[in-house]
Amino acid sequence: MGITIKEVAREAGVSVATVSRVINDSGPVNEATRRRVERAARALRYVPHGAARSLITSKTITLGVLLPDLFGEFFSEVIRGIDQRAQRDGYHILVSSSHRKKSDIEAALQAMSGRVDGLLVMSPDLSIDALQANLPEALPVVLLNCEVKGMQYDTLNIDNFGGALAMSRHLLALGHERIAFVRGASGNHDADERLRGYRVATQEAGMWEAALELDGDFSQASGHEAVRQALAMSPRPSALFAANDAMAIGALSALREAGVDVPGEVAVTGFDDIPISKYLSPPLTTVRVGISELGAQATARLIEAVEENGNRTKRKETAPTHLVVRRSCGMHPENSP
Amino acid sequence: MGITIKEVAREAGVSVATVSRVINDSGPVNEATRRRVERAARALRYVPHGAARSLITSKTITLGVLLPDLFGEFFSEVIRGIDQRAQRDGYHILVSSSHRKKSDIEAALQAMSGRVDGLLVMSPDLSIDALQANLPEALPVVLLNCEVKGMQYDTLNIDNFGGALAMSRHLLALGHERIAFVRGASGNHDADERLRGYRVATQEAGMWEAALELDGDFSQASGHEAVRQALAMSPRPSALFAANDAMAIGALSALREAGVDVPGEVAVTGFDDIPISKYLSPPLTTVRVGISELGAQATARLIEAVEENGNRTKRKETAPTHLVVRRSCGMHPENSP
DNA sequence: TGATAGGATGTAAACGTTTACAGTGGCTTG
DNA sequence: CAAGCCACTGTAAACGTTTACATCCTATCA
Repeated sequence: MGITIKEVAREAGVSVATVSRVINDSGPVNEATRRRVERAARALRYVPHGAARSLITSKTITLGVLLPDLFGEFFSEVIRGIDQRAQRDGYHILVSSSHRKKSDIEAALQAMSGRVDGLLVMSPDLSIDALQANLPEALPVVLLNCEVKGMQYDTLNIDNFGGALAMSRHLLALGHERIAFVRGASGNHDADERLRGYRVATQEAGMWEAALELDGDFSQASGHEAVRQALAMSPRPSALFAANDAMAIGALSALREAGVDVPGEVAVTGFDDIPISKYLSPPLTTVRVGISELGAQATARLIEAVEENGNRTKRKETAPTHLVVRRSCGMHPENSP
Repeated sequence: MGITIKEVAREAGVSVATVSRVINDSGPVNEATRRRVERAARALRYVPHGAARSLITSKTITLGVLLPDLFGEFFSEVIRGIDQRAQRDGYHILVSSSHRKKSDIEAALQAMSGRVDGLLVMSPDLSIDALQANLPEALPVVLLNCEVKGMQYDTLNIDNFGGALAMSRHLLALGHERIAFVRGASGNHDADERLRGYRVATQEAGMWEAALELDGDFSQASGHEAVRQALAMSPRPSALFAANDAMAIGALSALREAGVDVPGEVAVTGFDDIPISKYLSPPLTTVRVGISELGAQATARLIEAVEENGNRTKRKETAPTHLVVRRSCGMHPENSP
């Protein structure tokens, strides 16, 4: 349908090889000829046919991104980071989101196969067995925020454990003795690690108690519900650490409905530091995760893997998190470390 | 690098044509042969080479999605809608986001050209002149939430005007006489239309006043700032309508800091109905926009345009919005229409 | 029995590039 | 002046598919 290199060649009075050399700036070409070709290409609005190019070079300059069924800001941020980094190096991104079931993932994998030079997989819910089976083994892969088994894949994780540990210790340092924890979605890697951080810190201090762990699934609604349970306990917990900000927001709303003062009667903290956290009342103490940086870093790794096709050694990396202290924990931010 | 159709053919003891017929289920093939081919393909883990396919069929089964520099939930939601709809029909999506400048768009357009069967463009900030110049004129395009000029493109817009009109009238009906409005980002189509709805409603009621329009840019921070100005006015407005929820959240936080009761002293409303709105305190009265449905609908239109390649007549459509009444406007939700 | 139809399969051209290789011609060098 | 080099350009093969066309075979029908 479109203009082909042949027509440009004819228009410019040269061979297709020369046009190709001009377009890709490969091989020597006389200055006058180059200008003639460029003019012809522009006049005809020539755009190289991507598929034909890919066929011969066996490069697609496209990165596949496989995402779970992600809601809210997290999704946007991670994509932003990925896309910006990819654009910088001239890569496109082919995204496929909303995968819950194993069969979904397999289908998506199949479909992407052959259309991408590398794959970025984020799937905190699923194990990666499904990958093994459905992937051309030559395809570079970077795992983002997945549970890792061996050293067969490059992986990048958030320091969920460290962040939860720091937050729990922070609350303990403030003198809280009964700290309730609202768990994230079950089977989710992030959720598990955050829980682990909470447990280690509270057990260390001798303050752990099974009843203080409440169910949640990362949704605002589940945070709301968890508060109902927490308020029914006696003695009532003096602090509530939600495994993400969305649940902390739900908790805050439930506490207000119940007429419980935050942080006066109960301290509340979250995890993620989504942009609104700062504007809640009281502003939420939480753990900051550089989400878009995470995406960008993973992408950088993937591009690296794609370009130096040699057998790089796989690496596991962890992106740092840090505590951001606002009012909801009861501490005056100015006193924050 | 991978397994080709030839190797499958050899393995199965047939010609490549037969393998192709089996893979695509085109043309007749004996049942026994079919099974032999399928077995061979599975054994070799054969995956057709996408580029080669595209080259010959001149279809990429990929849709390009061009997005502005979008933050927050809006982005996620629209992508979710697009991706789910695209997956349903077997299309991939190639996304390119974070475009502010005209040159960015042009570059992205060039890059996508030839790699997609159709293009979904969302760019409320920019005019579409840039499109005209850089697009293969044969490429189907659907404009999402863009300012429209003629009838040369299919377009899909949110009923920003209607929503803002309804919200303004709602506040007027509650007896508010001084309703401040926090504008969205300047030059943004959505922002303009929402402002227009506010103006028409207030002027209709004889309550419009230039000073009641406050600057904003859709960010929480700008909502926060707008409140400072609103509180300095005298008489003070009794209601504040922010052009989106993020600004309403910023406003809520500033009002609380200033010790102003919502909705007792000032009613606050937003626009978008992002998921957290329900969990704010007080829960936010806002205008609901089916964001992911919007994305899905636009995608459906694009696929339609791609598949029946004939010269369809372009359509302009508007997605409805509706008022969702919660506590922040002072009206008890149960009384809502 | 011979003609005919049509199911099953194979052959080879085409899609639009890139690139190895083979020329050209002009210039330098011995 | 021959030889060699270099900058420039063209020719044609290759990439992995799909598909029009040709071929073969078997079954049906007059």
